[in-house]
Amino acid sequence: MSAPRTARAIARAELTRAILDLAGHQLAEVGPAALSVRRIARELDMASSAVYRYFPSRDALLTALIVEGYDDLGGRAEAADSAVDDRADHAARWRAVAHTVHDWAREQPHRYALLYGSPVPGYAAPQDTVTPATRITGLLLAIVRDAEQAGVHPAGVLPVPPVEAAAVQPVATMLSPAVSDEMTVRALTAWATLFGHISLELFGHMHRGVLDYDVHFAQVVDQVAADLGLA
Amino acid sequence: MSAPRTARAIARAELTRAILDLAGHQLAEVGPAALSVRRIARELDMASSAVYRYFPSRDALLTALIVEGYDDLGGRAEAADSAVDDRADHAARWRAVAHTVHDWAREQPHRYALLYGSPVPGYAAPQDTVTPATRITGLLLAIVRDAEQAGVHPAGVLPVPPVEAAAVQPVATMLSPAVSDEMTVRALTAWATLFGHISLELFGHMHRGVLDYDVHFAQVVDQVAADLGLA
DNA sequence: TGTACATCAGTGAACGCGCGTTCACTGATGTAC
DNA sequence: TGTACATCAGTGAACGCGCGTTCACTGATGTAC
Repeated sequence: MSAPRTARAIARAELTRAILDLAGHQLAEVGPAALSVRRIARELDMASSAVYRYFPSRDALLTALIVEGYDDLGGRAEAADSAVDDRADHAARWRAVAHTVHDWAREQPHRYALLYGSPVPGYAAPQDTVTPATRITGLLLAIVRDAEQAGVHPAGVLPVPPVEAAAVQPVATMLSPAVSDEMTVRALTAWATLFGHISLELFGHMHRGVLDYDVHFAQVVDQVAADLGLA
Repeated sequence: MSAPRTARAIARAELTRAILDLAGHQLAEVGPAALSVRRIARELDMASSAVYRYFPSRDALLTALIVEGYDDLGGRAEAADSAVDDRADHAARWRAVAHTVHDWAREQPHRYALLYGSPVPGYAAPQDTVTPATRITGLLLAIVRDAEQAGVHPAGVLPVPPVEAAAVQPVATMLSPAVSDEMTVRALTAWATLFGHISLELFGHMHRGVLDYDVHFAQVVDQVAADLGLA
């Protein structure tokens, strides 16, 4: 995205942003299924047909929101990881990333739900959303890979039979050098625990069951760090 | 639910069922946000207003679907647990329940999404859904409690500070005798891992990352059993 | 067992509303010479 | 620098569609005596 030069290009960039922002607000209010092109146009004081100069369809608008969401989350998580000075303190890096995801999800629960909640019915995510989606998972895997390179072994890990090693092979070999099968399984489990916990919390399943979400989340993140063998 | 006596009561029970079944099918096709009273009526060849003799509103219909979902899942999981002859084989019981939840979710992904996916915007779950929802969690906790009563200790568990013990107190004391704080944290983590894994799988986040969902799920379930100290 | 009355299921019209997308068109901005 | 032409943003009407809920009403079923 180079700096726009002409007045037209500037106006276009601004309106595109305004549309995306309004769409984001609508997401919070009515959910992705009820995202309305006409309502966005109304709030911008323009004809509904004008929005089609910026996004060819409602689905394209949704796609843009999803891509932006993954990128925002991924970027923030990467920044949190980078902010850990001692790169060898893998537990601290895991904690930083996990808490960043948690914070982000609580700040924009609708956005989180768009990415990690139920798929929007009738909407098929195009290829464009795949790469941004792998950003956060790649980061988690990188921390675990760094730890393993530093000699860390996961704790209490079960032996991984060949059939399972084959099943998780794409993840294990996503980075190079590759991650061991045992660590890959532990990492995938950690991934499920992290997002599972956040989803259960955000979607209301801990209501009246857990009294202090932050305290409990921190405990779970620490426990998972221990299981990964970090720190 | 006692057996209906009059013709009217029989007809009412049957139509109520038919409405719920059609609503279930619609859920699969268009999602909960687009669940349409009018369409259900159309498919039953009746006036849309007639549906209101059975459910006072669209939200009430959604509530009934949710309650039914939790009960169906809970009942199936309980049956799977009961089918394990050796009641002291807690690992087998955990595995049975976990795989039952997984199977159920894959058979009716829309139903699973209704319960564990994003909340339906504009819909506030009434009190009626709370008790059925605790059925599956209570069952998981019961297995862990039985294990602990039999002398099992969770593996590699971190010490639980008082502030965390207080945070999870409702869960720890849900059953009597109560579950230890350490085991409670492990159980909550297992819960997050189980549902997190299923959600990530069902909602498409493992696409191209994990090649054999069943093999990998089994591995994760076994790993969590080991972490819980079972087997 | 028969009758009178109350209950309930289902109708059809209506209220008021919103949606995504297309299309021919106007007028402003940008570009090539 | 000025002009001719091409590009693009935005309009407003239209197509065809669907929704939840209410209400006065008819006719069938159930109940009390």
